[in-house]
Amino acid sequence: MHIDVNSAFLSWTAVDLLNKGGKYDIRNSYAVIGGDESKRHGIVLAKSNPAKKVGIITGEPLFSARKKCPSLNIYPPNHELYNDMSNKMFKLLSKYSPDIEVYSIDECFIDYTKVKKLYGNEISFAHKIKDEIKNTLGFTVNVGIGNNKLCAKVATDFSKPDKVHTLYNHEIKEKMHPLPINHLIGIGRKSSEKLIKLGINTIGDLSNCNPNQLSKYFKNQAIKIIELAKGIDNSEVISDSGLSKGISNSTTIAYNLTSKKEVYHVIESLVDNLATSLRKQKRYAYVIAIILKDKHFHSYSHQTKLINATNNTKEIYETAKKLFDETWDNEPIRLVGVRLDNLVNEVNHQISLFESVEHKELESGLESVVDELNFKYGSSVIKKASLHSSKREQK
DNA sequence: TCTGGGGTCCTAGGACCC
DNA sequence: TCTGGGGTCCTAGGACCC
Repeated sequence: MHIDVNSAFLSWTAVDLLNKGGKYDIRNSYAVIGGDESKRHGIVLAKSNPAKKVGIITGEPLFSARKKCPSLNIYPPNHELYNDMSNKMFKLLSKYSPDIEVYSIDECFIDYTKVKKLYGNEISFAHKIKDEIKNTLGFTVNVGIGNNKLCAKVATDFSKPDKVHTLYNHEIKEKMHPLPINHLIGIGRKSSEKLIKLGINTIGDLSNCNPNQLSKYFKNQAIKIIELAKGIDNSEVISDSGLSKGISNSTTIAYNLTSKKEVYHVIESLVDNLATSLRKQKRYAYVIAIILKDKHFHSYSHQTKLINATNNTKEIYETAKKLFDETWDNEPIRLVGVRLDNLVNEVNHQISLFESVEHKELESGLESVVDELNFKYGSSVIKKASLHSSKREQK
């Protein structure tokens, strides 16, 4: 069973506005959730059904969405609210099954086979939880049911909102094969274009392909995507998938950066966030990467693997700065990102000949005290002087 | 005032080892 | 009278998902 919130960010904002005494429901008007254009964050993050009907799509610039609908209402995102709504939904669902795989902020899978004895027929159960979410939390979801995760997820998208759909194995031919190729999970823009050029337009077309022929164009992926088209998927529902393999923090800056000093300031603040969250999870990173996007929208990255994993702000910052110096080609920069990868739960510190252990321990001790104070008294009682002054300069 | 941010997985090519 | 084969690890880039 796959559960997916209809237009999540927009629905959640709609509920919030109504709770605060708002008079009308933005789900029924030409509305989108969109970033701040003056900060160059101006894209559509979620759209209402009426907005969808005039051709507005997620990810497109607000500029172009407004051309399609001049009276469009744009609401800012509120990620704190979204996390809260998301948690409430997953908490509600956990009442029924501990085996929930959280797939994203607004989606999850439930292995219903494991609880079917308790709750009976899956279709009536799907209606029950769908309605319970609507009645207690105020937003609607779609529920898809299938013999595996792939089919359940494809079923969720059949028609929206507030619907339950099935895609059992015996329904694949009739319900899934006529769909255009890009409705298949795993076939994105690039692969659709390639397949359509080859005359493969529907999921059914792909399911009939000869893997040997297709491997000329898709290498090892050919077998995999033909299986998807046949509705074959053996992946398990994994509850508490828990810890991520890497974490990243990136930002598009309101204006292009042209000096090292400006970029260093951004890197410092990105690293500060990342290292704090790594320490909160008591984890350490082996790989540090810097990601840049220039004014032509060209992205590039540079990474390094450390001898010893770390969650020390200063060490990560110095490394990220060095990576930046090594890779920057002097083109004005639009986006700066830092990524920490190969995360581990503990470190076996290998002491190099030249470093002082005492100094390291002192430093990480200081950082945990700062983390604790920030946690106790609000997120930024204690900040680096450099971060503080950079904010003032901007004002 | 055109184009976000956070993830996962795969591939190609190079370095290195035996 | 020139240059194998198999394997691992690492990096950069890209496709895809939300």
